[in-house]
Amino acid sequence: MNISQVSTVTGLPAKTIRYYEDIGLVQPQRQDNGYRVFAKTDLHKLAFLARARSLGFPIDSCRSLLALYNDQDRASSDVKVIAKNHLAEIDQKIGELTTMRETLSVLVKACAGDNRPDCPILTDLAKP
Amino acid sequence: MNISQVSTVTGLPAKTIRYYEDIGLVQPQRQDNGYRVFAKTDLHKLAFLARARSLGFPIDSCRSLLALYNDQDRASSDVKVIAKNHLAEIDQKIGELTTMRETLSVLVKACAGDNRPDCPILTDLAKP
DNA sequence: TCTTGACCTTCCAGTGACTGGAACCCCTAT
DNA sequence: ATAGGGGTTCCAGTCACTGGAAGGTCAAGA
Repeated sequence: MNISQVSTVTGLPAKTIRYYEDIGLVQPQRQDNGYRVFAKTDLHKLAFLARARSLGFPIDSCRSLLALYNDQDRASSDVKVIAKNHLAEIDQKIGELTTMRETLSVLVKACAGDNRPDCPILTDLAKP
Repeated sequence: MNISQVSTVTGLPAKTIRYYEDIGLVQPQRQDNGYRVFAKTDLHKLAFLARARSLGFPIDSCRSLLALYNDQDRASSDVKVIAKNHLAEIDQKIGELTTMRETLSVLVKACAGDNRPDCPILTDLAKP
């Protein structure tokens, strides 16, 4: 399978697939003309990566997860640790964003949004 | 005031302050020896930037907000537009993260986390 | 006077995960 | 022969810093 077909199947842009090869996540074979050929295992890996990335796992965690997936002797605890850490980071980010959101929505509500210069948003940002 | 003092006062790392000068957000004077000297207005700007950044505004928005702050003839609607757009992006991010969080927490709960290889997290990631 | 150490300066490279673009090769159909 | 739609590599840019190297400046102490 050529890269554009793989792109269609996995939903990953061709550029991203090449990048994943660059950083060693997949190792597709090559035809005589230099074109990449993707086997079923490559497709599986890429689909796995696409799903893991869509859950927000950083590339390095994806790499570890892929290794664990391919390791029949893995312990599920190793997987769980990675997922729990990621979950904690997501929670942290949600927390930060929620705090921002609260402050910001108060300010936006308080702002008249007309053509006068008075603005509680700016007042807040400039407050000492 | 020297950069390290400004850093202490504003909470911004000296590196960041230099970077802000680089990209034209502040223009501190220089002493004969080349050291930066920060006036009160610079301090205000930096404090403003620190606050705006802590609310997650991207640098470009901070630049616009700063310009509006210094413009006596501004319309508060211009400020509000920026803030509303940013709020929308925050909401979007929170939404994405919340979706991830839900999926992930279900998977984490379902994983035994022992030394057996069976793992619903991997099963999910690998599902076709 | 010399040295030490804490400042300050600039400049370059790296971060994460791609993305855009240029320049060029390959294959098929007209 | 050529046009188009694939493919390839490589370089640069994104965002907002951050780390580190190499070197200048200044005040205090021996």
